[in-house]
Amino acid sequence: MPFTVATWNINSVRLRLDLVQRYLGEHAPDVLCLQETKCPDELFPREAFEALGYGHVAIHGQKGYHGVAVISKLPFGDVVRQTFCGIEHARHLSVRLEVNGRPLRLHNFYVPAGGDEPDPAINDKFKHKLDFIEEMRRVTSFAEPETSAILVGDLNIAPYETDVWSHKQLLKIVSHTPVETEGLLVAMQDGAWADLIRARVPMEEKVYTWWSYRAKDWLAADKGRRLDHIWGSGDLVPRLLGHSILKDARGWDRPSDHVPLSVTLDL
DNA sequence: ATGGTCGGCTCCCGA
Repeated sequence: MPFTVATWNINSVRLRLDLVQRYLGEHAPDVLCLQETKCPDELFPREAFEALGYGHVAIHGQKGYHGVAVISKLPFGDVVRQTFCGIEHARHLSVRLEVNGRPLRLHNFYVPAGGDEPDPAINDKFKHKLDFIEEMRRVTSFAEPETSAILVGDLNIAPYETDVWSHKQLLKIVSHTPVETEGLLVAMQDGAWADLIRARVPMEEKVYTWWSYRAKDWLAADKGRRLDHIWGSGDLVPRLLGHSILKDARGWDRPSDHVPLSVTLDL
């Protein structure tokens, strides 16, 4: 049975509720993970998703900043909201669900962006980002026995050369510096995660999920980066049926600067 | 050429 999990940095779930509704209506993933909801839990538009058949919603929000949510057609349990680096930011949420009898742990992450200056000695936000991905190494795909695992989210790092529009021009730009890309790949290796999008897209092919608001013509310039990711435990790789990166959504009215992406698995 | 544009209990900060 095909199971589709999607992830989208929505940059305010209340402002862009119509876009989320459109995405769910047109693409109907089984589970959608949101980041940057920027919404206190008591104001989260839960009912709007329930009305669309997404009766199971978990949120980890805070006022004004960050915030993650899991919106699901399928029931889930064992909701965990982890904090990282001892900092009380709403950047993680995980749930346990069962798809056709197969237990599945799903992690939803919003990794700190890291500011502009890629030097942890002078930029606390960059230090926080490096510490955060260091701590992510302990989030593994094999943590629970007999349980498959998926990790999605805005990881704010484009690890490979073909994950950015210009590798050379971005080497000193936060999101593509070697200390970040190497750190993220170590976290992926330590957790025995497989990059499910790169399992579908040849490494030679450029893939982006984010285009800056600042470009005057984002589509013509096409200076994107692959900041959003879907990782899975190794057992899921042979079960991959398809993937989608909805670049069109960047051109929707009042868009997020990130687009939704998903994988479909045969579970 | 070091800009530019978003969103949020907004006149700055984080992205």
